[in-house]
Amino acid sequence: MGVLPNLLGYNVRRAQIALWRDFSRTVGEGEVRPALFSLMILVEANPGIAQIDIANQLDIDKATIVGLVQRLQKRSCVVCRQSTVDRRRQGIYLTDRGAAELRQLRQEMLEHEARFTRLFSSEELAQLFALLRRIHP
Amino acid sequence: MGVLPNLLGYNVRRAQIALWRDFSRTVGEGEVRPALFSLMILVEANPGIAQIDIANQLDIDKATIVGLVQRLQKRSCVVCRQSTVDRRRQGIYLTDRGAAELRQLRQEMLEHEARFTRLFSSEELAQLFALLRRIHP
DNA sequence: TATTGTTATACTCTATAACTATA
DNA sequence: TATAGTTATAGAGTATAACAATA
Repeated sequence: MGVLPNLLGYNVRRAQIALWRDFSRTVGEGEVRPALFSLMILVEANPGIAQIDIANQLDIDKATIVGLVQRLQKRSCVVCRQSTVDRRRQGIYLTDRGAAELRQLRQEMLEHEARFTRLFSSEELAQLFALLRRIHP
Repeated sequence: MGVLPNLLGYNVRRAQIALWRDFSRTVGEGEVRPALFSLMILVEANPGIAQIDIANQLDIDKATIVGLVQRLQKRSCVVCRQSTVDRRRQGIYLTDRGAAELRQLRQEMLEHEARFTRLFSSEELAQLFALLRRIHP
């Protein structure tokens, strides 16, 4: 088949597609994908976080965040409240419904994770994490 | 920042985005991305390969291949010739121009790869490959 | 009946550029 | 001037469903 299997980028991409597929088919009834899930996790852990902070933490452009937040607003999972100290900022908060949904999502996500992490010993997993983090410092 | 950095899926996704960005900015003047590149590599290594075989090797749906092949046809990088033994099949071949373009692309891709592989010792790299392959068997 | 290629359609995620309101 | 959010637009890559031609 050639050189492809010996390329780092190819192997990471294939792994990512495999994970994405399993996630899509098992988490959130196919309506929530990794990016949206990450955003919910972030909002839960940082109530009132602003879009710009999300963009920086996830290392993606702030314009990309807008659409994700709007999708969560439409699902009534988050609300935005303008900051009183800096009116440019809008704090994002999980709603009760969002929190409930996230509980379910987290459960499904953990089962999804487990289907892959159980392929590794804990030493191997720690090693894999360390190596991947060197790629996205 | 919470639980995200301890998730396998999150780390693979972040690594993939980092690799994708570097690839986009350094290979093929931003006009060729990993999927198209993979397809060219596959066609070069298997002259006359059919779309269905590409789909199987890359583990993506055959409908997805159509658009990629058409883009390469428009760039005059590949040609399709109907098989004489099974007229449903269309063998895909790299043109001279495609081969020349691929030589340039491969050089840029190797430099791109090197920017990441040099973050690891050869043992670490072998380990990383082995671990990633367990995720996409 | 099954397979190959195709079309149509839709979705996620990302990006850039330019704008508004605010600081 | 700089920052936060937004809008508009674009593009890659994936998927499903249905179809024609061929086997």
